[in-house]
Amino acid sequence: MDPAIHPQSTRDKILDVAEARFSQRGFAGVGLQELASAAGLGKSSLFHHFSGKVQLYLAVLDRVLERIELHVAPALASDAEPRAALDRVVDTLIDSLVEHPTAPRLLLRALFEDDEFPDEQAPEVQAVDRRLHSLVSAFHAVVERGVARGVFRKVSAPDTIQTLIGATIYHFASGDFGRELFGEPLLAASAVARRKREVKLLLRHGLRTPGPGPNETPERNPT
Amino acid sequence: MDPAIHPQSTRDKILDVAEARFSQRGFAGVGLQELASAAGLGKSSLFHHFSGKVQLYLAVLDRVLERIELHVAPALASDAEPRAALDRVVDTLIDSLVEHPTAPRLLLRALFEDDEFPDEQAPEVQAVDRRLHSLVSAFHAVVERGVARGVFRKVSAPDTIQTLIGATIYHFASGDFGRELFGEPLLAASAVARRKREVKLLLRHGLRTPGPGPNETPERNPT
DNA sequence: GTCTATACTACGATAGAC
DNA sequence: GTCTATCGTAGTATAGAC
Repeated sequence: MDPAIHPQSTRDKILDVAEARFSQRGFAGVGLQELASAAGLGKSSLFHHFSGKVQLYLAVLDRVLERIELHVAPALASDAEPRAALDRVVDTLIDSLVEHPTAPRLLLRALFEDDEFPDEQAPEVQAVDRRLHSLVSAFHAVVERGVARGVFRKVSAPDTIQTLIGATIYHFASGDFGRELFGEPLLAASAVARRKREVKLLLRHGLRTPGPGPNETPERNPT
Repeated sequence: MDPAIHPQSTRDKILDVAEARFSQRGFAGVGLQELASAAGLGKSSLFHHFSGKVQLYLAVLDRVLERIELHVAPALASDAEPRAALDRVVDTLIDSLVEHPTAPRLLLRALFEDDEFPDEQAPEVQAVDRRLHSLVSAFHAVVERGVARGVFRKVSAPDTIQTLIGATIYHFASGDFGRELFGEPLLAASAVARRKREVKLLLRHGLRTPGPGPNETPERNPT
C-alpha cells in the first residue's frame, strides 16, 4: 500500500494503459485482450479488477475528470473579479489538458457520444456525471457573475460554456488535423502558449461590455 | 436512373443508414450486419456496393463534406467585407449542420480521431482530405484578409479556425450533454437562432481591432 | 491474483448458387 | 444484385486450477 514501495498497483497500471488506448480509439475500438497484454496480464485477469469493460471505461473517465477538477477548481471557486477568474480557468484548464494529453479526447468523447450504457443509473455513471456537472455549474456561475456585475455583455452562459469547451477540449483533442493546421504539434510549448493567449484575448474582447467606457477596470457597477 | 422514378438507389440507402449509425456510435461501434439489415439487405450484399467497411465509412464522410461545401462555399468565395463574410460563414455552416444533424458528429470524429486507415494514401482518404483542406484554407483566407485590412486584430488564423470549429461543429455534436446544458434540444429553433447570434457576436467583438476608433465601420485603413 | 480453458456471440470478409 | 454458407478472428465473459 505504500506508494514509495508500490509506485503503482496493478489496478493503476490497467487504468493507465486503458486510458491511453481508449483515448486513441474509443470505447468500441479497443479490445480487452489488447488491454490485458499491454498491461502484462492475461485477458481474464482484468475481470478481477473491474467487473466489465464498461466499468473500466468509466473508471478511466472518472480519474481523468478528477485530475481536471483538481487543477481547475481553485480558479472556479475563487470569488475574484470575473475576467481574472476566466483567465485563470483558461490557463488551468489548458495546463491540465496538456499535462495529461489523453484527457482531451476522452473528455470530448464523453461529451458528444451519447452514453449508451446498459444501466443509465449505475453508480459509476452517476459519479462521472456528478463531476462533470460540478465543473460546468461552477463555470456557469463565473459567467453569470460577470454579467451581473456588468463586466461581461449579456451573453448566454450555456453558449459561453460550449464555446470554451470547443476552444480548449476540442482544440487539444484534434490530433493529426490540428498538427497539420498549425504546422507543429499542438503540445509544442509555443503552440500551447499561443493557444492560451488567443483564447483569453478572444474571450476578453468578445465578452466585455461594449459601451463607450474605457476598456479597462469598469469594476463594481452596482445597479 | 431517373430520380423521379428511382428516388434513391440501393447505394444511397446504404449510405443513409450508414451515416445515421456511424454518426451515433462511430466506425468501430457499428457492425456491417446491423447496417445491412437496417438497409433491408443481407450482410454480404454490402460488399457489392462498397469494397469494405472502411470505404463505406469514407464514402459517408465524403458525402457529408460535399453537402457542407455546397452550403458554405459561396460565403467563403465571396470577396465581401471580412466581417460580413465571417457572419455568412457562421450562418451557412450552422444551417448545414442543422439541416443534416448527423454531420456534426461525423465531422467531429473525422477531425479528432486520427485516421488509422490501413492505406493512408488510398484515393478515398485523399478525397476526404482534399475537401476538408479546401474548406479550411478558404476560411483561413477570410481571416487573413480581415487582419490585412485592419478590421480584425492580429489573430492567429489557425487558432481562429479551431475556435470556429469548436463553436459550431462541436456544439451541434454534443448531444445529451448539450441538451442538458441548455434545457432544450440543440436543434430547437430558438436554440439554433441563439447559437448563431452568440457565435457571431463573440467573433464580432472578439476579433475586431480594439483601438479608440468607433466600434463600427473602421473600413479601409490602408497602412 | 493470475493463469488456462472454454462458451458463446459477433466481427469483417469471401465463395459460389441463383 | 442478392442470397446462403462458411472461414478465421476477435469480442466479452465465466469457471476453475494454481
